[in-house]
Amino acid sequence: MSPETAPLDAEQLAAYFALMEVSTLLQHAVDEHLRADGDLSNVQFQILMRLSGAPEGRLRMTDLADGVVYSRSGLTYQAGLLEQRGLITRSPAPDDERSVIVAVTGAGRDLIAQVLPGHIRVVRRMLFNALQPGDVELLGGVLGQVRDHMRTAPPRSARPRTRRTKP
Amino acid sequence: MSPETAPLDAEQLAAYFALMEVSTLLQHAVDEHLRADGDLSNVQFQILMRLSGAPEGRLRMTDLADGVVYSRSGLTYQAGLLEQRGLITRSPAPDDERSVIVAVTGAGRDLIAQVLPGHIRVVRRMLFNALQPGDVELLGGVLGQVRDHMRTAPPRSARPRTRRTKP
DNA sequence: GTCAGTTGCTTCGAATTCGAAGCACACGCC
DNA sequence: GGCGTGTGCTTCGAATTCGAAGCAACTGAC
Repeated sequence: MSPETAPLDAEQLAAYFALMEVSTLLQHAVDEHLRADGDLSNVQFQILMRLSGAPEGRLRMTDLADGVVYSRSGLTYQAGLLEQRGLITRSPAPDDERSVIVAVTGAGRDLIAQVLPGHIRVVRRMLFNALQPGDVELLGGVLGQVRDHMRTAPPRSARPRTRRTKP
Repeated sequence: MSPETAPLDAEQLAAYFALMEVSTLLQHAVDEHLRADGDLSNVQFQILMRLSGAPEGRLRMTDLADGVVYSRSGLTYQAGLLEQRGLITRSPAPDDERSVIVAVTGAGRDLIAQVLPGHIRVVRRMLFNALQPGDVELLGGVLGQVRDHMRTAPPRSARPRTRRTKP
């Protein structure tokens, strides 16, 4: 049996399962609150947050999609919903006619400000209340490394397509 | 500002975001491989894994749904698919006429055995290759605590319903 | 220039997901 | 027993999700 496919030991399995379980439970709790508090889905919230944190509050569609780890077509759909509600705007990029620049509006920022306290409350209750002091830095450090490692792989937008050479 | 809604500090935010980002990226990578390797979705894989690990390879629908953190109706749908493919069986519980007992079949166990090596390879590459020795126990320990904390909250199946008192 | 291949986004169709509503059984309390 | 409430699962309808295919603009090689 190659070391690549050797079964994970008990510690590894436990860590892997705990990670997936925790994230799923947290996501559901957060989802529910966002829905009740500001009629936002988790993805919509993440989109607004990413935009809020970006310089000028604007990003290209593809970069946004890679950022929130979402399919491009899915992002088009969500962006459409958010635009209808006046929380973001879409406009063509000046330098590349194909690109679309997404930007948060004032209403978008207001909505974030409105739902953020409740969001934080949920995260605190679910996640941080279970952590000992010091665990936070630890968890953040380790997971940060993992994220950086994962992000070195090419993002979803860089998947090859167009195999039209065989008609 | 109450301490409940005080903004999360930088360490906390970093840890929270890293957690969600890592789990999403990992889930997508795993999903893709399971689909290619055994035509299974992530949920279907988890269902089969839970059943494989359960005594006698059987569980009640509700317990299974709570275990994999999934809606009941969603589980009914997925169970239907898995049953069609002969990977599980559904049968009424002997002691409670309402309950349905789900059980893995031999084919189900075979399929798990077939996709597990590839699954492990992905998890190892994405997650464990980025961890220093010792980080695994650490991560598992902390996340295990968090999971136990989250699991003390009532599961999805225990949500109140039936508000028929106001016709 | 121009032509083939690439990249950015949207449209499209199919599959999945969820909560609410529905159905049937179980369990109490009288 | 009989009735009201609770529980276990499925059905139903609506919303979301994804990849493939499509369209338009860009890029590089020649």
